[in-house]
Amino acid sequence: MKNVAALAGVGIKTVSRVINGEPNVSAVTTARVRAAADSLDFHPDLHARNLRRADGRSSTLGLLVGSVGNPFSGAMHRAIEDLASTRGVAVFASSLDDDPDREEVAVSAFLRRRVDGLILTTVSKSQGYLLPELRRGTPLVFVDREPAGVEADVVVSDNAAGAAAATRHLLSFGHRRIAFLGDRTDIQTAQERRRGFLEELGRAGVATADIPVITGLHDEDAANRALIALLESEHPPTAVFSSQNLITIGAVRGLRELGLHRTIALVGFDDVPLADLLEPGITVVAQNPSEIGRLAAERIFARLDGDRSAGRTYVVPTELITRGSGEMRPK
Amino acid sequence: MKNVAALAGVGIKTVSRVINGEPNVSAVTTARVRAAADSLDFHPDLHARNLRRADGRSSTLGLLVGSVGNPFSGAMHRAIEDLASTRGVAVFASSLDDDPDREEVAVSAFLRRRVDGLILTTVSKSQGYLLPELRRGTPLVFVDREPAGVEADVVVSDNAAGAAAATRHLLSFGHRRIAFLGDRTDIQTAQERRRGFLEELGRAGVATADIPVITGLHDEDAANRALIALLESEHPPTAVFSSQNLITIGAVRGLRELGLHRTIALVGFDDVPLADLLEPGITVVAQNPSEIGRLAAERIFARLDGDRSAGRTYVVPTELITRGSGEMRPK
DNA sequence: GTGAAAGCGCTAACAT
DNA sequence: ATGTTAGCGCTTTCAC
Repeated sequence: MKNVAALAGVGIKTVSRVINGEPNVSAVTTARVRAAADSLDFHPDLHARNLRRADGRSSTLGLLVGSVGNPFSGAMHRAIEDLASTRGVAVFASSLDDDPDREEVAVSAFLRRRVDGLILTTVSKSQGYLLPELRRGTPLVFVDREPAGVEADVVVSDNAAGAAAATRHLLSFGHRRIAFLGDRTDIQTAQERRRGFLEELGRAGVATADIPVITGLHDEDAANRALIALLESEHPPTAVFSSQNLITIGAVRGLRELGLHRTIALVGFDDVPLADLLEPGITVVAQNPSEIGRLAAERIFARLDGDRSAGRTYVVPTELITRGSGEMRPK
Repeated sequence: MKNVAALAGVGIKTVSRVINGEPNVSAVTTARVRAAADSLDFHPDLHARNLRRADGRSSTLGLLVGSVGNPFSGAMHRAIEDLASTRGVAVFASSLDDDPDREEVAVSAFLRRRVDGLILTTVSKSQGYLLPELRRGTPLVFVDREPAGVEADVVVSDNAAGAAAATRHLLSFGHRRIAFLGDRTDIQTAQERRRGFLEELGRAGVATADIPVITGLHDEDAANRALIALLESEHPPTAVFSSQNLITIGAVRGLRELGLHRTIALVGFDDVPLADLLEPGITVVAQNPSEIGRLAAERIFARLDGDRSAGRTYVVPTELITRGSGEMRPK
């Protein structure tokens, strides 16, 4: 900027005014400064600006997700970026792989970069470590998983209700022995889905005592093996509710391997790519990651714009999409 | 930092030393400073540090992709993050949607934030606008698409060779009338794939004059309609090479709609999720987005570490994965 | 309409 | 082993 000022033959403050579109600069000076800036290929340093500025905003957001490589995170990320970019805000993203240590490291990395807000899929047991930052006024939105011990905005899918809807769907086709394939129980959304499943069975008057509820499945392979073991057991289920993406895919593979994909009903939680092209198509309770991302970003910006209301939980509805696998009656 | 110094009863430089792990601070002082920093929940400001530091590194990378929501970009992004995080470097990502205007805006946004390097899937006609920045020493790596008019590192898939392999595969099953379904011809990778396809036909002595080569398809729907029109024409092809992800999916839908998915052979470029669970499974030439991302990040860091060698093009091999759809003979 | 000086949070270079 | 001063690139404040 000093160089631009020198080249244009004006004071440094005048360059600042032109770059920031402030008033009180004559048209000729503006043109001279513009020309000088262009010829030097000048890009103003946003960090230096941020250092001195009254509001201290870095025009930067931090996003913490399971993995930037997974489609759910990607869709959320995209929705956040779309809103952020209209405000000239850039988005940092970091993958946690369900590792609480990585969460703390990543949060700290973002705070050192003075992000204006943080959107996170938390994986820690407790989020108390974020309290000082919250008090400092950094907007914080939890997505996909609810925090413990922190009052903040939260955006989640309707996990229990979605799971209940899936269960009701299977019940309506006459199934009574429905297996539940679940993720690790320390994951909060996994608990909610299990709760929704069991409560719906309760409402329907199905004794849950001999219902196979398997948890702790965290990848395709584990789900695949668990389902196969179940189907080869004494009392195999007539239907399966797979409560997560990868579990659903593992379950589909399991059913294929045993040639039971047209016999055993399956409903999954969370949509799966190309699910409609399989035979049968996979019936799922779809989440809406774009809407979750959009809402989260909206909350961040509302807070930055001065909203001081108490933290709220926003529940994004899920949608049952029937494609065939969930509409088979018990043999 | 001033506050920490005051609380610990030491000079500000001593705090700086402790925070940065510099030597020549006594154990007791270190402990006092640490305690003060913790109690104030102090996070050093990386931007302020960057402003003064000799190397002027922001520990930040900019990534420009088609969309952070698509799986190819996601996998690349993840690989880049994995390497970057080992160096404490955070990654900004931005989606371009094949819009050159967005490219310039996004690049400028990242330069203003003084990223240490830029990894980009360029969509502009010419990348000359990046020359000043290159000369300034900012490492630049082009991924997935080769630039024009800029000498820099480039990491791409083996587009022509992959397309040739797919074509050879179909030829080996006796197909002679193979349709080509291609993306917009202004996209460089699309051109390469078409070239590989046609050259392989040439090598096999197949007259390309009456081979249906359709380009300008950019989404599922367009591909779907184009293929259906082709199959209902006078001389339908016996096999199809779909040269991109979405085109492949559109083509599969088209074949299904006409009930020809077990009759017309299909090989796609770029892998498709769950392709192995379809019936028949979709044979593809798979790219390796993780490896592309890893290599790109590696090049950036090599440059930052002082590598001054001339820009090179790195070609990441593709892999033919046979799953059924490509192994059908002509009726 | 314009510019000079001070200061944002930190580190480099030099004291002590 | 520790502290002081200047200055990174910008904005704020205030003077012209």
